[in-house]
Amino acid sequence: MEEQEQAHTYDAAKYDRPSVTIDVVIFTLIERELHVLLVQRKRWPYEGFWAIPGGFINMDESLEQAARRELEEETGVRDVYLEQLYTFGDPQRDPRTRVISVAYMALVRAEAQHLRVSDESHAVRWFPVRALPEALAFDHEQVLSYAIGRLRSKLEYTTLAFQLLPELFSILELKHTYEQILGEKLDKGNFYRKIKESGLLEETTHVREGRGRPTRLWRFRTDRSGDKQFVFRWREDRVAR
Amino acid sequence: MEEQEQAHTYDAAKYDRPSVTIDVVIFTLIERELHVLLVQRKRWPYEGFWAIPGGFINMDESLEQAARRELEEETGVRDVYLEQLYTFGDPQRDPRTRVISVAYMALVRAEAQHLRVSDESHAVRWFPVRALPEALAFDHEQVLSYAIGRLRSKLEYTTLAFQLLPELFSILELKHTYEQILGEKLDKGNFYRKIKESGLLEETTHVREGRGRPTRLWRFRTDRSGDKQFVFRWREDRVAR
DNA sequence: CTATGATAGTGTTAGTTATACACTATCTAA
DNA sequence: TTAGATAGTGTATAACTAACACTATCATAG
Repeated sequence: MEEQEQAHTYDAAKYDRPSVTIDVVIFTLIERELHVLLVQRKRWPYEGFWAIPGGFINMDESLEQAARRELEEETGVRDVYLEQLYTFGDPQRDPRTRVISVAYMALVRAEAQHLRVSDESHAVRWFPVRALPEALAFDHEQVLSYAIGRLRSKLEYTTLAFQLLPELFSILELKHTYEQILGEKLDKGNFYRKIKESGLLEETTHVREGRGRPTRLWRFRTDRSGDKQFVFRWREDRVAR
Repeated sequence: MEEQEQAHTYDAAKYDRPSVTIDVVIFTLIERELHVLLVQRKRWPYEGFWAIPGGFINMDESLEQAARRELEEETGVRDVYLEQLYTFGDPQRDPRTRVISVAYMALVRAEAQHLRVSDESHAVRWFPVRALPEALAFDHEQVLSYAIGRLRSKLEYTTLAFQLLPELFSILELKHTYEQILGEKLDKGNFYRKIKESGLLEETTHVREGRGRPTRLWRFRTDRSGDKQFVFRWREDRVAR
């Protein structure tokens, strides 16, 4: 709370203030595999290390606005799923000064990807979450594993997976996405049954041809207000947040 | 991320920095009812309004250390359950200056309560969550409802409820605690069955006499490493976080 | 000393959901 | 025409949920 101050005599300089940054863990699916966006640092500290994209917050923007700004600066995408994760504030996490970082997670569709290398970094790249760089800058390994954990746990009781898929997809593609993120195989028959019973999907007339039997394509229903919108569970296990 | 700076030429004054505070939503059970601790503000802004206890973060302490410090300053308790909730950072949330607040939730046992009125506030009081003040300071209504939502949802798949109970308790007391927080009645028989099957409780030889049949007292098992420690579910419904 | 009310605790059953796995369907390409 | 590949359906059993009836043990009133 904010009650250490005298009325009308508040002096902003009275207390030391930490720097506040926003880091955005950006996930996408590339060739059916879960990837995360990292940038390679150009300067001290952690020069040359890969890091989660982010930056300082402006004084006139909300945390979410800052996260959306960062996201757009790095990938050019807007209107994507964004969620606050956790705030990391260990006094030693940045060697320059006290930096408190509010971490966000974003899910973007594979389609819209126009990566931009900012002048603060050497490179920007998508990394498969199963093959990440050995060491990341700052405490970003911790941030990233927190994000992956959250993604997994929310996948089990929300419709988050749809945020990663294109507008039209097959049921087995959806199943594959779940398997990718959960890291385990799901039963085909049970998946079909559950997803159909959920009423979350809308059948389309489109099909996609492949090597075997062509597959029917579906769309995620965004209309339906209440029912089951966010309850689509696969397992009982759950992790603490 | 923190990469806008030149190596070794980092100038802390280069960017405006927001103030960062920690607010701690402290829950307890008093006479079997869920209560939350609020303090009454002495100064502008929101003079006279009730607020969630909190304060500015020191430059050399972690977020959690700051939360524990606040908690101890208000209630004198240590070693309690503490969890980071969410970070609130709307630019307009405090009329004095830009203030970003990291909210924590603490669960304390009814026993240890030595409230201290700090010189920043008129009063400190436990409020039943079913009878809160009409309006709270800042965006604290939002913070509080977030905390209650989190408490509810975690109750369903963790052993959080035990943090609110004394060391020895009866199974029906535990059931009552669940009912209090979830806001719904649970079936006695099913509760007995589930809680016993969970293996979370340890029977003691103690009983408590009352008006009817005396009740056996149980203890929460802290030993058991893995199994079911944090899976004790009551309902299927779940809310997004 | 017995009945009544109050609280504690157990048992049972029907309906639902999960799990595993076998089966059928429709396409391409040899 | 058949084999391989992928898509999609059906079903039996086990496990779990939800509702509720039942039994147990105390205090106290008559």
